[in-house]
Amino acid sequence: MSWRKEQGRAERGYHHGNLKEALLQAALGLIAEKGAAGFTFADAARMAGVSAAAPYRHFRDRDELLSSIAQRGFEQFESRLTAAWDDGRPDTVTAFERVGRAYLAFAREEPAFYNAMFESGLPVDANAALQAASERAFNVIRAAAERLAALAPPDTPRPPAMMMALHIWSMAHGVASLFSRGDAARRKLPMSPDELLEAELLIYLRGLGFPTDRRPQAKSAEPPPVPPEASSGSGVPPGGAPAGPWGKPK
Amino acid sequence: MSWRKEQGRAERGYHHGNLKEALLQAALGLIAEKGAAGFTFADAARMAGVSAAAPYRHFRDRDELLSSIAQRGFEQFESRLTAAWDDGRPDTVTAFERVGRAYLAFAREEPAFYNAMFESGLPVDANAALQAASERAFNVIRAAAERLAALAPPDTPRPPAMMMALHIWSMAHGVASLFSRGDAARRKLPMSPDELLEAELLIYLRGLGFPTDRRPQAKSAEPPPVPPEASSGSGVPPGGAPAGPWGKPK
DNA sequence: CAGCTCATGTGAACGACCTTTACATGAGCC
DNA sequence: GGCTCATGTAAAGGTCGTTCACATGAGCTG
Repeated sequence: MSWRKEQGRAERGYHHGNLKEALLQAALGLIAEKGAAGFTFADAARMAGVSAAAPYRHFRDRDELLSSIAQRGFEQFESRLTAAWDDGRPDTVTAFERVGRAYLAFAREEPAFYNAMFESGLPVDANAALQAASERAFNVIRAAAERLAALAPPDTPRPPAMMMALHIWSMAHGVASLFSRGDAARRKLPMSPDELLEAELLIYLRGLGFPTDRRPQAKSAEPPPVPPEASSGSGVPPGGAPAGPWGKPK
Repeated sequence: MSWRKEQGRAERGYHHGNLKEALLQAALGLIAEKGAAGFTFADAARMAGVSAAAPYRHFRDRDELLSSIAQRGFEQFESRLTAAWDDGRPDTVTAFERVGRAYLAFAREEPAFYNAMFESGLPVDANAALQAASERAFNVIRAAAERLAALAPPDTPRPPAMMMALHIWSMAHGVASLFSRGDAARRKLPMSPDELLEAELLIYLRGLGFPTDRRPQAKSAEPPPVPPEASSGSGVPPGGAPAGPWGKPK
């Protein structure tokens, strides 16, 4: 944190110097504790050591602060998804699952952001910048789905990538929202949310005809046209009866 | 609505006669309009024509009203899912998809209930009765999954029914929450939420080895052990390359 | 029917919050 | 030094949630 001046403790003149950022941080902490609903503008001001009216110099109202946080959240979300995707290395399916886990990890590790982004009830189109950030994040999933779709068994009608992306998103959000966060995490499960999502994804991908036995290839750069992954043929998991993505303890 | 006495309009003595129910109805309407977050205890009282303190005679606090609504919601939810499942008629897969659509329909047609149940942020275990109602509703999905699991291709390891149920739940909730309700419905999609979920479910089921071409049987009562559905063999969609559950315009 | 009792509703009050308005301060610039 | 404007403050109005003392009247008891 680089404050403009030394900002040790109580010594701080009439002007704060970094209120906007301080408010965002304070709000983030509060939301993480008590949820977007419980977070209060006045509390954030108090935590930043200013009067209750001060925040209005930086945000039109409470909602604007919230949507700023949501926007920032989508940006971080995008970058984490992008990192997880790693341009499809080492192979598309593996990378795809990594994206799924990254989704859950984000929901778990950044509850405040996730809350602001998806559970605060603020309209998706509240803010153009917010909507754009949200779309950029989704586009990571979408681009990954695009690559995956291109690998679909060739003698099969290609699944629309957009649809796949929406499916993946809904699975990840469903698991995160129902089982992986805050109060919802208290639902007792026979398996962890990560395992649950991983199995769900694998079954789904198998339903599309993708081989999901992992590591079908070693290190090839996977050229766009008809990469090795898709070469297993009939759109059917190899080996007749597939071994389920469940059961066999990892 | 059956009031105890004629309750035409302004004529109403010191005692309301049906406040508890009136408050629940008012809250339901308010939540449908403005979300659980926006709903206010005072508003409900006003709408029922009583003072702001009156509700406290019937609900410990605002949260208790909310959880009453959520509980009632789970009960209606359960009954709608049960009706949709219709004990697996005419065939398990068809009935299963009908449950999925019923899930979405409930989310769409009863936004207030759905909001209170899943998006109000009230802890799942706030109330024992609430938790029980929630579990009863989930058990409908679970029981259906149980039946479905029993139909899994015999030469395949059976998927755990519990896991399937959780998967289905997460898909349905994910789609409902992201695309099918309130503000979220404003996200533009290439297809309707219902179609999206239906395709997702079909792909998932196919991933488990279920034949998803529909109407594999006509009217048989489908005896528990190894019903006709499961007889198609190898856990692979018949016909080599499967026709996708997308595309072909319905 | 008189009278009692207790569930149910009222009004006033408290503290917290959101938000606006008029005013104060001081940082940066001429 | 003096101006100006962004940034902060204090005060005030409106709404909420919640509590408390008090009012009302429905239904029982005799």
